[in-house]
Amino acid sequence: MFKPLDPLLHSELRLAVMSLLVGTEAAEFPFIKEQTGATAGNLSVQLDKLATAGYVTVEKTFKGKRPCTLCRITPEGLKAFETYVETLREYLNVKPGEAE
Amino acid sequence: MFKPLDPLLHSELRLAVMSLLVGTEAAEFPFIKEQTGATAGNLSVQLDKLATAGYVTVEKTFKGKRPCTLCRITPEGLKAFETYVETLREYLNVKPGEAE
DNA sequence: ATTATTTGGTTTATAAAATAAACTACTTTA
DNA sequence: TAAAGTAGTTTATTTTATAAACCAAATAAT
Repeated sequence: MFKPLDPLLHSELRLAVMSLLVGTEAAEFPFIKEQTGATAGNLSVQLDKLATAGYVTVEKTFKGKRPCTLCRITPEGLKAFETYVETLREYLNVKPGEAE
Repeated sequence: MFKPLDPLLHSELRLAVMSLLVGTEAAEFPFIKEQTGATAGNLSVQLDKLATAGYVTVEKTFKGKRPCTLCRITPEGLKAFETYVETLREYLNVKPGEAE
């Protein structure tokens, strides 16, 4: 009845990050930090988890002389996000006769 | 941009429990256990958290000679669930022009 | 020019949460 | 009456999230 929810996505910060990336193609670390309100440390850790899972890519480039960390969602990440959303809908919609 | 998600509801098992209770008025412990696939220990702990938060009531009765634990969602629990769902939709729907 | 200060993070330590394993109490069945 | 099942709780372990401390380079101030 209740399919498991991808634990990698069922996390407030990681979900917010993915949500941002779904909408923006590529985003810089400080932008994500600002939009999510996360601390840099936490964001760094969670981005790492998403990257390890192959859900995002983290590209280290430079913007002039300053380092610039660019994050992008991958096709697998997008797929996982969509699956998560679909699974979640089943949790939120258990009542019979309440199809969307 | 990203409102905080009620941490009490942002948990796979607690969300499944609430989801069940939204639909069924009252449910017995073993029924919830079976439907969610949770272990009794985990379910006991999570039900306790929901009860402490006032999201559910846990009534200990008897069914013949056997103990029977009845769980119900409270009005506050229902409210919290609805708020959670609404907040979550904002996470899943960040892309502009993708209103429901 | 050398000393803050800011930017852009990572690493490590701590706190909280989820989960499972072990246990209790009582009942029914063999 | 002994074994097995039901209905859970308590406790211990693992995982996760979060924050605090740290590092390196660039810029701004004196």
